[in-house]
Amino acid sequence: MSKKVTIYDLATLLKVSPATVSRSLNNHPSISKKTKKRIVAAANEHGYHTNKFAANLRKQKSNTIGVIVPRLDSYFMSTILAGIEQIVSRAGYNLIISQSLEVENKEKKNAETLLNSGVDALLVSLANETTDFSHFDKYISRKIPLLFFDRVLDLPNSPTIIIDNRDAGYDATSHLIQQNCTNILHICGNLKRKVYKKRLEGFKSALETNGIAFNQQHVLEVDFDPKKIEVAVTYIVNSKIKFDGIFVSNDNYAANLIKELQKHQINIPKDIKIIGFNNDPVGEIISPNLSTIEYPGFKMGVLAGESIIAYLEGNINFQSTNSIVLRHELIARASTQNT
Amino acid sequence: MSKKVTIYDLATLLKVSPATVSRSLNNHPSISKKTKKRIVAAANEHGYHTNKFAANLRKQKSNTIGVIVPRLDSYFMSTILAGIEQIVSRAGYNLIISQSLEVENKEKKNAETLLNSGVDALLVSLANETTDFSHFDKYISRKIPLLFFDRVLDLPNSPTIIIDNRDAGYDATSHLIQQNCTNILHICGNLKRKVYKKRLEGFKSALETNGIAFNQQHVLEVDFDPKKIEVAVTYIVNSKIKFDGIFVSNDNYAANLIKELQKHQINIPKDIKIIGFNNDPVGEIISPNLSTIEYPGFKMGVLAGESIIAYLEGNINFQSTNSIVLRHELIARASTQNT
DNA sequence: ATGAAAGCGCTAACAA
DNA sequence: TTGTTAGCGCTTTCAT
Repeated sequence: MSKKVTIYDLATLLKVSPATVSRSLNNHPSISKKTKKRIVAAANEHGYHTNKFAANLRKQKSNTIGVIVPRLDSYFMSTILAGIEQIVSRAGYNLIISQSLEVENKEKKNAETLLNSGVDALLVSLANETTDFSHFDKYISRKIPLLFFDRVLDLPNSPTIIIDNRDAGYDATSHLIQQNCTNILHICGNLKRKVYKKRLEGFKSALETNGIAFNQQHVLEVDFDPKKIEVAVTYIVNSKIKFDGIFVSNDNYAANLIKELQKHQINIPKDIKIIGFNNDPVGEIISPNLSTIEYPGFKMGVLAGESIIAYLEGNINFQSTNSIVLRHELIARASTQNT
Repeated sequence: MSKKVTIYDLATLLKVSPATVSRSLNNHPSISKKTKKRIVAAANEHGYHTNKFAANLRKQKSNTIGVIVPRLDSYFMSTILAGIEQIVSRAGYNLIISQSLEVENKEKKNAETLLNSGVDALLVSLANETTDFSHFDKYISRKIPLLFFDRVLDLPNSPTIIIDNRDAGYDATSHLIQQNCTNILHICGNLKRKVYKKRLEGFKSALETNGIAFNQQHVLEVDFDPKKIEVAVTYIVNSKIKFDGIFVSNDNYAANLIKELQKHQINIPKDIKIIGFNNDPVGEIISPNLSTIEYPGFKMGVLAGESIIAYLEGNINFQSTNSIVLRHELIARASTQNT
């Protein structure tokens, strides 16, 4: 890249020193308005662009923030990313985005690549698979700030942005119970991840509060791939328990489940009431409309962006703000309505 | 960043020259296996990481590819991005992703930022708003390859990856006509973009082929924001024409439209048949299932990634491959079924 | 308010 | 096969 025009060219041209050019371009206080104006004008005129490599090499920082997410192609994730992107780009940072595809090794490789790319900070939502976290060690030892969102890891000095998943799981389950469900199934994601584990805890706790017995048959762990919806359908249809309520930890999967159950002549919500999670737009498309827990993805992204920028600009430190918990909200729609 | 450990440290340590270290680390052929192994081992042991700024500054290339998309949070876009990311990361490139939010100025700013970041190539899907394209001039003059996908711009030496939108529009419309629709409305996106313009052409052409008169009342231009679905509903309900078929250039909008029309006691497909565009998963969630045109987003992303990598690695040149047209496909579902 | 000069860490031409 | 050396373009300390 870079078809020339350096500060030296400008310097020669205007008969000043490269230092003056550099200072002018960076709005250094100790430069006269006049020369500054002259130089900036010339820079524009000649299509000067600062060479970030040189600047970064010199300054030892990149103005770039790395992001690792499990996958790009989910509504929830892309909403978060949209939030992050909006904030950091406004602050003059670039985003390097990579996806782990839920695979631990890919996550490790991405972390390494981003480290080499000299990111100033790393934002992560963990892959389901990941059980070893040593790929973050180098970030810590080099004091590159880490921030986790949604699928988080508790690390000293690495803030997390989450919702209270236990509470949300409790709310979702309680709602089903209030709607007179007594045989409730919880379909959850990979329990290696705290999001799902916490929601399961909330699920159990709500059952307990209401004096409903729990056993392993009330939980089904899946990977939320809609293509494998049959796993859930088979489980439900063949179970000895006649489920009358299902709490699915993912709206999209829940919507697909409703579709499939309907094909099996099961009426939603009459036979089985279903509540999802995330408030994906699909919930308002499906018939019946899906009850869910609102999970503010965009806001989470904005917050993640704001936190990391604030840190990088030295406005906050991460010792104090260690965890931001966003408010969730139950949204009751037709899929859990009493008939 | 970068808590030290440079090739000089390694060089001193192993009593070789920095050049030897560099060559070893880059797998240069003219280095003995033995020293190479020694050096690589030491590098690992001491947690060496190449400083990309220095390398890039020296090599004048960044191993980074920039992407500008209208928005991150649509199923179609995130699918494309997932495809691009998969390919380029496999080839050792980073992706810098930014969104224009459909705003021309934001697109210009992004293009500039990415240029400054020294991207080796730029992949773009245009904002609806954009009418002036001068922000790409510098890329052209600096010979940084540009590639457009989906919402494309015809520029010499900048390949485009698209589907045959005219043909697809023709197919969608013909399908409605075959299903006995005669008063057909086309809801299209911003006609500044060729995607929508071509589909409209296809629409008109299909009408003409079938001897159906066309006038401006048969077209409604919207921005496909589901929150503004009322615009379309009002238009349809109040129109003097009693529409019996609608071709919507966006599945998500179509799904929302179906929902709203149903609230107005309009039966889909009995009263009005509807076909969408893109084959978004929402089409299989909505009742009735939405007929659509399959638009292979992931494949488009993969192809975009492959093309740009092939170019950067010198395996192809862009004079010859100027446009890749992907195959689209009509998917007939319940929303256009005869009753 | 401005200039001179050193050097960030790496690669590659040239030499040995 | 390995070493020497000269920058890549920028920022910044120290001088002026």
